[in-house]
Amino acid sequence: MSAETDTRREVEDRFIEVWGEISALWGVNKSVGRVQAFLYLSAEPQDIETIGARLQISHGNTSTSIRDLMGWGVVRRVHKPGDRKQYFEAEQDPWTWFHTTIRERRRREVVPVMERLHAAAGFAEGFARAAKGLEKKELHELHERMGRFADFAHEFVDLIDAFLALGHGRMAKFFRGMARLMPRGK
Amino acid sequence: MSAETDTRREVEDRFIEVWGEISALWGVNKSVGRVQAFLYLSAEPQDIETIGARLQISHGNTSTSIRDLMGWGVVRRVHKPGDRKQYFEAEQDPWTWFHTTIRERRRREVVPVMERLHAAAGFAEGFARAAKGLEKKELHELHERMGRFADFAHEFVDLIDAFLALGHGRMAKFFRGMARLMPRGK
DNA sequence: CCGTTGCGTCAGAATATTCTGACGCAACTA
DNA sequence: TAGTTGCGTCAGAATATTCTGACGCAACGG
Repeated sequence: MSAETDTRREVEDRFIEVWGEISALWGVNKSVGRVQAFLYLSAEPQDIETIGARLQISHGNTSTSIRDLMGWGVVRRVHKPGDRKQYFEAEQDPWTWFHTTIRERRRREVVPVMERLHAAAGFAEGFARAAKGLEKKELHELHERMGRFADFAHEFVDLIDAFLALGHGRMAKFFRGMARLMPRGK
Repeated sequence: MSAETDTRREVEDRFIEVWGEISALWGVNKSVGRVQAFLYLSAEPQDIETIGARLQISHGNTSTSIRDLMGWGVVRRVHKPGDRKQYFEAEQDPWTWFHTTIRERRRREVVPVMERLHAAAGFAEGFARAAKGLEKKELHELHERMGRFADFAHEFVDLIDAFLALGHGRMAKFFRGMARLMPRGK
């Protein structure tokens, strides 16, 4: 193995490990993140055995991680004609990947949560109306706080939707301009 | 205990549990999220014993969760004159809380990760320059991919900075307008 | 000073998550 | 048809995270 191949491996490893750690930080399994990183760095689609051998993880773990990544829509299956093996490739544009991930998290996490918050707030409102005296005041305050949070959640979803609706090109340009005009948050 | 008090408890519980689950989803400990939610809903600052009793968690867990929340800057210690107990209150404005959290995650997670990515990309670049022939081509491609990702990471930080620099009021207004003009991401 | 209360810390227990490897089926080949 | 390869699945093992409760110190009161 040449010095250059060793170097390539070392550089890849750094990227893969960093990406694995970020993934864990954001609630995504570390192996899943490492598989995605490796596929991102690979010029060619890779098969499960190669991926597992490269990342030192079991065949089962590799297979499950790939399934997750396809569920998130950031990894695709590739068939090579005359080859029974399955090959996988990662989305190559980071912004596209990010966009897809946000859309999926919106669908899976944000929307269901908002529905539950609204249900609870509505529940509180109903009782606040019905209650009397001191307890009415308490329930009213509770309802007010929950309503404030529900408003925030609603605006938050609008923010996500705006991000999803704008192409990342325009979005990035807009933000880059903004960031230059404003003092940085330290 | 009156029917209204029971109701209040049930409404609070729903909110607290939802918030605990979101927290876990975003890499924040569930107990930490529940404590924050309870403090957010409480009109008055609360002491550790009360919090633990309400959420059915141990004194140690409560204390540690409070420490975390203060580290994130979203919970404050409150002294009551003539009382040796410590009371705690949560940030009451959700946007302020969100802003603070983003700033902190930027500092703790995003910036260190970017530094490591840049280091790895620079490393790759150096070797790409030095290598010859076929291996030079491979290292060059690797460097190109890593550079593409580093660019994305840089724009991502700009996006965060723009968010932090704009007051949430203007930001929300801008996005609300945007969301109305654009088709929704489903 | 001695007893009490408040609470931060942390070792070890409890729990949750992740990972491995064996199983089984499908697709192919001899 | 028997043998081989590829790979999805999932029970149980391995690992990581979270939680509890005991300890210790500080602040106070009698």
